[in-house]
Amino acid sequence: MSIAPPTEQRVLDAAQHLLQMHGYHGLSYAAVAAVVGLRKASVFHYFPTKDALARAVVARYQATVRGKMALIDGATGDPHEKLVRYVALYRGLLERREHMCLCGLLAAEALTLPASVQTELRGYFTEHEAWLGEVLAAGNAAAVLHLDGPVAVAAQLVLAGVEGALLVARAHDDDARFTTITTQLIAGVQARP
Amino acid sequence: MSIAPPTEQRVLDAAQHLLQMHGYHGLSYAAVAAVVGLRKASVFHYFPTKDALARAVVARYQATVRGKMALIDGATGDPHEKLVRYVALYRGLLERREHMCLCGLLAAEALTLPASVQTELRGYFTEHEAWLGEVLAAGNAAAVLHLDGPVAVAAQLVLAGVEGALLVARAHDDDARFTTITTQLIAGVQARP
DNA sequence: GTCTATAACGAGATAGAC
DNA sequence: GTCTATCTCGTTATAGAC
Repeated sequence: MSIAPPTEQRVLDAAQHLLQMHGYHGLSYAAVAAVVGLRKASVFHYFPTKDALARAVVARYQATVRGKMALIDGATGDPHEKLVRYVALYRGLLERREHMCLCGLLAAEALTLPASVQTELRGYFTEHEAWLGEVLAAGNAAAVLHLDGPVAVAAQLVLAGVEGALLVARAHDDDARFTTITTQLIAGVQARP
Repeated sequence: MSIAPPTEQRVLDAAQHLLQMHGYHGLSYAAVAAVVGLRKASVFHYFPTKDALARAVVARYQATVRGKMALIDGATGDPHEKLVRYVALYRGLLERREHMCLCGLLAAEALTLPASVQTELRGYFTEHEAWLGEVLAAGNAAAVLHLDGPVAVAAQLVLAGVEGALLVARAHDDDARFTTITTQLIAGVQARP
């Protein structure tokens, strides 16, 4: 089932990994070319500007994560279980040594990112807050979860907690911290007996 | 304790602001020199390498915040009030248009930062987790706050929540989001009647 | 302390051969 | 599609005059 990905996909793979390690300002055509095994000019053939390259990486990343959230929706109807699996999605990043959510890293640089990348980025956060909002609302209605305030605010807090946990885990270079923090985060919205 | 020359402080001011906007990779001697009103070579006279410049900025930032936390400790003994004032510290960043915690931004880039800057950075997070841990423990003991798990974990969650809130607020370019999220975050550790 | 000048290198981007 | 070669600019950093 696994076929060798076309060159464009390998370029995106390399660019994504470099973005997750170095950020937008640390990404370079030379580094991408070296990883893929091409010359700089060949990378320009696929993505004529750095903006376009970064935008394509973010768009593909968002689509991939969107697909995984759809899988979660299909796999379980339990809101609490959905939250657990959502967090596991990000823990997968750590296990694959990617060490950070691409969009979390780019958010830190947001103010100096090309406008097109900023827009792409904002879409990611908006979409995730919406999905989390639906999950939390369903959990609250079914009394599986317990929210202290508005659904939208709780959703924003969960997203901020997950991205913040990735951030401090990276600062300490300690993956376990992410699991510790997010476990507590989910416990905070669980229904209390 | 020595008094640093005013020019050196102005260099640090410029470098800090640029770091908070662009991150480490986006900081340049040319930009610092332009802001301070010097030539590049003069900036090198104060900080001969970029590592040293960044390290000095982080060290001064940490010392400043440490001083503000000491003021909080002196101003009130109420743990809940301390948390509110701690969050207000970061909201001050937004109000001064600095838009992000210096160390939160650098944490995103942590894996590709010079080792000396990484060490400085780790100290910041460790110190803040310790301070938050003491506040939360005191609040729990006095029944002003309510923790669901270990104090250390709760402290890590609060720090991750605050830094994450700054991150998503920056992604949306919406300062109000920070206040919304952190208000909910503090409500989560408040004692329930 | 601040300056001019410059070295040495890497960045994004382009032209055109094959 | 991939290459070599090149352009222009910005980067960190150094040497030495004033």
